[in-house]
Amino acid sequence: MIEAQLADWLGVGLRTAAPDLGLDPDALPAPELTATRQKEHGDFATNVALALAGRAGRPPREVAAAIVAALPEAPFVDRVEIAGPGFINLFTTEDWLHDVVRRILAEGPAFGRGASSGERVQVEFVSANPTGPLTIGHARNAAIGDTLARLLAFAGHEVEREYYFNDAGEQMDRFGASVEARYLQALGRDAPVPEDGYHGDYVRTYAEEILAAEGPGLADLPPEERFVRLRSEGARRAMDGMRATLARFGIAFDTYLREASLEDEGEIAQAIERLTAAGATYESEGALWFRSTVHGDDKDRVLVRSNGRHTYFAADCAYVIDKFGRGFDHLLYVWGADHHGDVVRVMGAATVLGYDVARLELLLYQFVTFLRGGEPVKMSKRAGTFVTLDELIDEVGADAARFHLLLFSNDHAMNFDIEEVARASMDNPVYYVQYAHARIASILRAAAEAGHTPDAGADLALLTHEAELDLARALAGVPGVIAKAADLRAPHRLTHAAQDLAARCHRFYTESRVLGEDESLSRARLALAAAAQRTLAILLGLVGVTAPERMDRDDG
RNA sequence: GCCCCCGUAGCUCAGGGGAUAGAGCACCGGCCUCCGGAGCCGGGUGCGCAGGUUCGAAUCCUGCCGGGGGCACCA
Repeated sequence: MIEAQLADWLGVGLRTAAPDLGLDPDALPAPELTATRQKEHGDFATNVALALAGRAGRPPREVAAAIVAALPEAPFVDRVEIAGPGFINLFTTEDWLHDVVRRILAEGPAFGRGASSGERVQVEFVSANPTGPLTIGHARNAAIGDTLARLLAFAGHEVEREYYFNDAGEQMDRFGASVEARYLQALGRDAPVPEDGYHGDYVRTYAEEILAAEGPGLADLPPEERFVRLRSEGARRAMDGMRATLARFGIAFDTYLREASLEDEGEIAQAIERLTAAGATYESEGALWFRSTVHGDDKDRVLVRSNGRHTYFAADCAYVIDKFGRGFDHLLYVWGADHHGDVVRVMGAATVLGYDVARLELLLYQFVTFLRGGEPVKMSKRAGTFVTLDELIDEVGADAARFHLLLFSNDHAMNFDIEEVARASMDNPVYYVQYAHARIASILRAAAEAGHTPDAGADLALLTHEAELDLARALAGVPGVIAKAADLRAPHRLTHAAQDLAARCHRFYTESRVLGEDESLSRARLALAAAAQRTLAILLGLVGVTAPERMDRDDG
């Protein structure tokens, strides 16, 4: 990228000037380059002189002057100015923008993609228990997790998406008992759903499906066997349903890990042993505790309850071992803010277990309040009053839902008004972005009919209109934006960048007619238009939103 | 009480140490002989308060105020 080239170039000047400035040439920072906000400040600026003035014991502008005087000739740089308190401003020629357009046409979907890092990264997300359909309560997790996975893969990592589900705890028992009751009811027997069970209609549906598939025979199994069997048949159906919903949401997991398998493999017992061997546990009140207070927790946490069952936390510990045991270099968990209290103890356990906690990343996001016409949507999964993710997709569409969910920083609690997002109108940013893509697609179709295809050999120097240069500059900035979004785990930067780019596309469309009488100019603009369209498609792809060739136009 | 997140324009939010803090919505006014008007252009005295660090703070630190969430031998 141009910034890196210019930074290297400035580095040369800096090293050359260093001795005169009394600076050690081997202990210099790499100059940081930023795109400027104001035109008078050139295209890029660096603050190295300001940063080094203190060390050099000279006024920043003097330091800047020394660096500038030592700069070699450079391509792309038209003029260098020292400005303000000591910024070095670079005015570039447009050749590099032409290079960017050509590169996009050549690289297509790979534009901005990072070189392979060889790092194996696991992103674990959603991980809802299989006690029923996914609800809108899982939507933000799904959108963030999947887009982070896409971002990390784009950045060059080898990414695996994992879904962890707890199929062994007490919630599952309540669910199992509910399925069992509904199954027996379907056979005409009197079997009430437990008070603390799951009362949603979907449990009845699972029971009916089980009855249809397995027949009535399960009812007469020994009680314990019957319960276990119906619990697992129910869980399987819930899991299948979740998988189908996730597919509609554009998400496919590579692996599904059952908590029960950790237990079966003895990994939970092993984890407890390892923690105990490290002296990090003790017994009290009939339970086994982990000394999480050592790691900053406000109290110690139970691993094995006095009834002999392990806690979810114990399974978490085993899960950490399991994940690292599979050779991942980096583990990313996507957790709702309600889990923030768990972070300290899981990190603490990982430390005790001897893992590098820098490779263990527990990413939190704040909650979503779902509204309908301004009124909060109240939900209870156990009572069966909730909005499923499927219903959300039916009502607003997967594209609008994902885009909206990724509009805000992870750290920001957000609202999601279902009615508002469902409106396919001008105040819905996802359509604004998709429309920009479709509009360019329309130009490309018209051009193709006339026998023209986007061509990197066009004379791009003919792109002189401000709307064209502005668009090209935005395209050039996209790889940096994507890299930053990946680094900061900030998927919302993608939706913002997409909106920004779309705005420039629309302006370009309005102010700079692509198909015209001047053939050379048309070719140049067509190349730019195609480059913009492909870049938009990359951003939309990372967000998991489709990039349409056309849009229905009757409901705006 | 302890922990986490947030407080920026009328509203919803960007902005991860730099120069004159941005976008969408809403509101007002303009733009269609032409590639899709779900569009474009113009209209803006806002960083909760108080200290601190820094050449420079919306950004980092401390305290306070206000809002949201979490503090199980549930998951």
